[in-house]
Amino acid sequence: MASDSTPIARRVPQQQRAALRLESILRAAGLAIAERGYQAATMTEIAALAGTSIGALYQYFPNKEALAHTLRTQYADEMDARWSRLAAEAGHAPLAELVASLFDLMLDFLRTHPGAMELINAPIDFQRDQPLRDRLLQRFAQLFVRRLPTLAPQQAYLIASVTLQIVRSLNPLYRLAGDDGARARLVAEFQAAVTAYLRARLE
Amino acid sequence: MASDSTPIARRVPQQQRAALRLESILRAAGLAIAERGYQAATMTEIAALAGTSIGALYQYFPNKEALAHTLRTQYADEMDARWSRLAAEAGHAPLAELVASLFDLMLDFLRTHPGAMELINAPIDFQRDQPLRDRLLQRFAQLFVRRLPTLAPQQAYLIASVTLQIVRSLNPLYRLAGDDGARARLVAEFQAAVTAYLRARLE
DNA sequence: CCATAATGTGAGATGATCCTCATATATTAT
DNA sequence: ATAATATATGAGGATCATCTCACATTATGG
Repeated sequence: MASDSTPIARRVPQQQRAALRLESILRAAGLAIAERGYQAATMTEIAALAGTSIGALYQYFPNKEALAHTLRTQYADEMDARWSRLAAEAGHAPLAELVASLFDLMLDFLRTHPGAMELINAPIDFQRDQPLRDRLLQRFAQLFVRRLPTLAPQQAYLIASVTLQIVRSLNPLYRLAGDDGARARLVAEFQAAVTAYLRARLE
Repeated sequence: MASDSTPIARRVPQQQRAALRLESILRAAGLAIAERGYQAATMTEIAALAGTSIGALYQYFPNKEALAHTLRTQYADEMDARWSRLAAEAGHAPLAELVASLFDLMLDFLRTHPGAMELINAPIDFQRDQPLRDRLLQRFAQLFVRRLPTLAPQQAYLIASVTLQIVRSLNPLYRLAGDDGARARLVAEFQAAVTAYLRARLE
């Protein structure tokens, strides 16, 4: 289920080189945003990273915000696909295992999509992207209901919000942690926290 | 224990009107940053909010970053004072009660210091402010050790990091929540999560 | 009351960023 | 080969933000 893309793109690629350019622009934007944040990342910088000219960016996006929005949508779609897979595979696994896969998924996603965290927090387009957030939350909520059928849908949604928020909040600390050992301990501790919470709610 | 203020201030107020101006500048900066974020808040805007001229800002701060740093330090000092009080009063209360006071403290602090959350996340001065963060974490860690003396200091510090991060992560959701009822439910759910985690670790 | 110090002002210098557009190049169709 | 279409370029216009500085105003001490 991909998000319907409102016509924010200026020119739709017809040739392969254009498609490639578009891809590299989005990839470069992800890198730039990861490195310096949405606001500080400049269009000139993104163009340079993509190995192209500023003009090219504006062939495909009317402005910086539209570029960010497209990237966000793309990330959300891929995140949703991954989560969907995880729900199918580990949905009925023991709680601790489910929580571990969840953290694995997030950490791997952020490794391969460096700008995702910054983008989520970027002060743009908030209303418009609400459905993207909701989609993920609903998936979580459904999973919880499947595990504990007596759970009211609203309650499940609330638990999903809190769970996801805690999982996300690992990230800033993860980045600060010095060596890999410290990171591993941090992740384990967050997993313990989420597991304790969900045990209290679902068991 | 106030943080030693490195000489970032340009002019040190000698007269009362200057002290008042300085205060109103800091207050205005807090408001502007709360409203639009650190990067988007402009010096001109802050001056207008403070009812003064741009020049005045630069009498007291060499640049925008120094202004933000001073504000940050001020917030950290006050947060530390409040937490210190809480540790003395509720340090040995039942866990659920301690957690509740902790959330109360944070929510009240952010109500009275609207820019605090944005400032913490602002991409400035990271190294320099590390001691401020550590001070709070150490207080937490000490409290945990007092409750469970067998706890290793490093472990206590880790638990403190995770606890504080979860408490902080309530905030973005809290702001989004529509009515007061939703907010109350959200807070209760976060409290339940932290309580479950700490119960697993401290009891 | 006057001299000196402290404080306040805001037009504008400087520089950065977003975005446009006329022009150039590459690809495809005839 | 040539025309028509798609794509790429980057200098420069428009705007906006930070920060300076020469000058104006207010307070204080003798």
